Amino acid sequence: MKPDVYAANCPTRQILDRVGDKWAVLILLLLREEPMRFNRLRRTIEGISQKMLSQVLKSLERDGLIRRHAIATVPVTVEYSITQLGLTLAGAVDPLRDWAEQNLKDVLSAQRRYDAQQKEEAA
Amino acid sequence: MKPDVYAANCPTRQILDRVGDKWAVLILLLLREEPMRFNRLRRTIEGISQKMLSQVLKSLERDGLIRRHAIATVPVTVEYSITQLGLTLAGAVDPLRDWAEQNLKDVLSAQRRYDAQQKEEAA
DNA sequence: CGGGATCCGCATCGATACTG
DNA sequence: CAGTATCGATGCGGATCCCG
Repeated sequence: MKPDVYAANCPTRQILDRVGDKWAVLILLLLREEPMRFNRLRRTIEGISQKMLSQVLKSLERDGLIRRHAIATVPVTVEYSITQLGLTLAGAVDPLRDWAEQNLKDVLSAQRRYDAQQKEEAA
Repeated sequence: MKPDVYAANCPTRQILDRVGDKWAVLILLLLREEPMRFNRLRRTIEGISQKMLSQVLKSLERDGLIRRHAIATVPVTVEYSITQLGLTLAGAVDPLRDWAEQNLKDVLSAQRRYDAQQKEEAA
């Protein structure tokens, strides 16, 4: 492993921050399925505020991961779609999603074991 | 893709939160290299407070991703190591790290383009 | 429809001091 | 050495209102 992976400003850290963003990856995976408009995204993703949505969309666009396409209708229509770069990032996230689905049960049972252990020691 | 990937409590979301944790993955990758003791980790990871370190270590242990081994010396010696489960998670993170190293340049240049565009439109 | 601007509470995190 | 406890700043994110 590259030594600077543990430094504060290594590439991995920056990307991990992106991926770690509560909504960014979710949006990326959604847009990989199909292009979508603002309010459709808003409705599809439970619990996101429009402030967060517009903020995350903007930063994803800034990173070149998604593209914003405004059509001058009245009222205005805006469609978001994933870029080639975004597509490759989404692909790199897939193993993580697979891992999650396969191993969540193990994680949860580990948590239960840990909590029971702690409780026992407290007594 | 599974439909519930966009719900608030899907497995992926939970794991993504873990991975998104600023320090958790870093620690995981470090412990994959070799087992380490508390202060060694603290020194190796720049900028982490001991509060955060102990907190993240505890939650990683709770999830069954790392193991804590205390040796009754004076003063006490504690060694942390990665588990089998943690090893597989670290493996799932690798594609992401590779992506980061390969594509960070593209992301940065996209950001510069975006910022220049914004500045121009403001004028 | 697709956002921007503002206000504000709450959780997160760092710094410091202390302990077995 | 390996943490825990407490305090205090700050900034993220939700709620609300408004606009082109």
